[in-house]
Amino acid sequence: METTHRQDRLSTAERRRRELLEAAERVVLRDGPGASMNAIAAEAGITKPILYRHFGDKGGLYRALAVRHTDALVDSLRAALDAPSDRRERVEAALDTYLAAIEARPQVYRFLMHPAEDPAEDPAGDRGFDVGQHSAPLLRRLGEELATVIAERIELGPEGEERARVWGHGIVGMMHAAGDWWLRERPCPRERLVEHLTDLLWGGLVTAEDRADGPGL
Amino acid sequence: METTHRQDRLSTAERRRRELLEAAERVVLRDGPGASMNAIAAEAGITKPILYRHFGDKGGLYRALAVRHTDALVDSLRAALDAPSDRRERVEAALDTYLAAIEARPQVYRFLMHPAEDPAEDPAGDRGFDVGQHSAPLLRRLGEELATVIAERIELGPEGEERARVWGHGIVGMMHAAGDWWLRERPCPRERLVEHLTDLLWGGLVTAEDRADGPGL
DNA sequence: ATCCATCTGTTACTAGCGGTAACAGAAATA
DNA sequence: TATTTCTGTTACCGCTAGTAACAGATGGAT
Repeated sequence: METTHRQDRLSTAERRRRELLEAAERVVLRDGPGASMNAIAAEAGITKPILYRHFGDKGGLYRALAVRHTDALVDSLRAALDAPSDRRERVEAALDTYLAAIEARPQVYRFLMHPAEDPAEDPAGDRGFDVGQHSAPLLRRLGEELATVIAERIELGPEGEERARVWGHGIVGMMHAAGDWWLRERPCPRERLVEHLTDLLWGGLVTAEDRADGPGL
Repeated sequence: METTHRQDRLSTAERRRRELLEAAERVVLRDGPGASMNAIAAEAGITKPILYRHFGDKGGLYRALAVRHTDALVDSLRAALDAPSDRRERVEAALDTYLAAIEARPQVYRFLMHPAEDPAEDPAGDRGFDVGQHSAPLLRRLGEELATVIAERIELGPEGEERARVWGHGIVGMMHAAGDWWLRERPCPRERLVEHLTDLLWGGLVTAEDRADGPGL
């Protein structure tokens, strides 16, 4: 039967694809973002051309990996924003969700965001899993998602759409940059970072006083 | 005389270095961030080993290029924050300065921030000017600079230092992500982007009303 | 049974990359 | 004049992403 045949083909192909993705993930978690296609193929117990037949190129493999994690993260964030509490608590929950995610799996985060770590750590070659600025797709997607949530739920008057998108991308960028810095330096516990960021979003810059000395801001 | 000799040596070496940097900049502006060491050497009219004698490795050449631009940008931002006006106007000026800079020289900006563009645009090889996530150094530096300005000028109570650093990195991240998105999509004139971002920092999230429909935020 | 198409997998290669060793000539020093 | 030092080259290494070409297996159609 043709349909059965087709279905079997697709099924085995998909199972293969899953295996390859899992192997790739293992290698990326072990070797960092500089994992090479050769290494991934070896880990999967096959050779390069198969990898290329399944994913086209290195970027395709990356994207397949990234989509999984990004989907999971987006789901968590949506859940946090759907919690039954007031606005500030929801924002705190969303920030905390993101930060908890990158704290829990920093290797995954680094892979998604940072093509290659410190160049000094990878002297043999940074020509690894670069694939053209990964972070942009992930960050842009998060920004767009947040923008739609904002536009759906908050009344922003005329140009509200535009405003929502600016805010979405801006807030995501704030979260990302602060999280990146915090993950590197770990200057304080997570809840305090969340608090500081929420305060900033809640108009901290307006209410704070100038220092007595200094030129003021 | 020995001193003269030394001085001449240093002088010629430094002039050479400048020439090489300018050649590198030309190539980067022409070929995008994927410029190769070979191409840069060719543009400078010499061969690779000379490049490596001057800059050590690709990362060294990148850093030399990046420091120039970053210095200039930091100076502009400091100037904007020193203007004699109220706080909101200063923040607007700083945002506008940054956005005007990336608008005026987007290639430079992309080079500083994005190791390789869309992978599909660079099929021949993305193993170009990656050098381990450029953006981090630049963004981290901007974040730290802003943090010190905030800490110097605003009274933030206990843990003010920590708060200032979180805010510094957060605001820089917001500016960067929003600017990156805006530069790609150009959905509105610059001044309106500045206005939206300032509104966000000025507590826009607090004062906005829930929409009548929808679950609210 | 046989032919044909298709899928899976391999080996062996290309072109280009970052980076370096080894050498050749010029210039200043002794 | 002999020697060091600087500038520059050619020719290479090991690595990468990506591909062409081929070798069996599998399964339906005649």
